[in-house]
Amino acid sequence: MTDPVPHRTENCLKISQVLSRIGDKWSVLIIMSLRSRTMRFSELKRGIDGISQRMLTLTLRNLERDGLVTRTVTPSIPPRVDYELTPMGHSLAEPVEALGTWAFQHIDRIAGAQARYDSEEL
Amino acid sequence: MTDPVPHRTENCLKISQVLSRIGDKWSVLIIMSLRSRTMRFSELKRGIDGISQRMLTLTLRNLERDGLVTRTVTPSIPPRVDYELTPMGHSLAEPVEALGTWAFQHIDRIAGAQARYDSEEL
DNA sequence: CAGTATCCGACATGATACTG
DNA sequence: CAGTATCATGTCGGATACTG
Repeated sequence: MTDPVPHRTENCLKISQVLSRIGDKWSVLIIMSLRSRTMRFSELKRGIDGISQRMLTLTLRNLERDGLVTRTVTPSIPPRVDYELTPMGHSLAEPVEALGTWAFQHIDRIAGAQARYDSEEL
Repeated sequence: MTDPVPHRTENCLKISQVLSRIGDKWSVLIIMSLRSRTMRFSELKRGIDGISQRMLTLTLRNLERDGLVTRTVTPSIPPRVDYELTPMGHSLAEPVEALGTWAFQHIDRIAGAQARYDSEEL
């Protein structure tokens, strides 16, 4: 793998800021949902299990602020708002997906390790 | 990129659990620190800027519980405890690094987007 | 439909002090 | 050295009600 970025503290700090954003509970789910196509607010809400209206709004605003998502308002009645990944958002989706694939492949092993750990400690 | 894992809600939930762990403020820094070599508790503490003793302990415990890190105690005076990435920990480090590389490459663009967003809204 | 506003409790985290 | 214990605080996020 290419490793052009040494893990100096300075770099890691910046990186962890970005990871904090995408690492929060909902950002990744939203990004993954928008990967295939533009979606409306209500579609996202229905598609992402358990997200509250408040958190969907806040997370979308943050993603928009970061330039990862565009928000397009169509003034009609009822109003319509579409969210779409920017090119940068799409490029982020790739390494996120890689991480997701890893997570999926190792979930069982992790669960096993946790069970073992929990059983031998108390 | 291979995409063997469809982003079904079920999978995404599992994935987001893992992302929550590695997405927290310190786990990634620890994993990256341990990538090159085994380190003692105090070495990690010195190497990771701003981490408190408490959070280092807690995060290491979680990583150990997940099977990502091993903890080796050498009963001596003073005591010595070494932390090391497991093979699974090393395999996680790869996609994390990819994400880190992405973050590093896009940090400026993100900062710019934020500045623009903040200036036009108030 | 797509939000905003408010309240409130749970948890995460830092600071500090103490220990084998 | 490598923790543990306790306390204080601040943020996150859910529930609920209201609005253009």
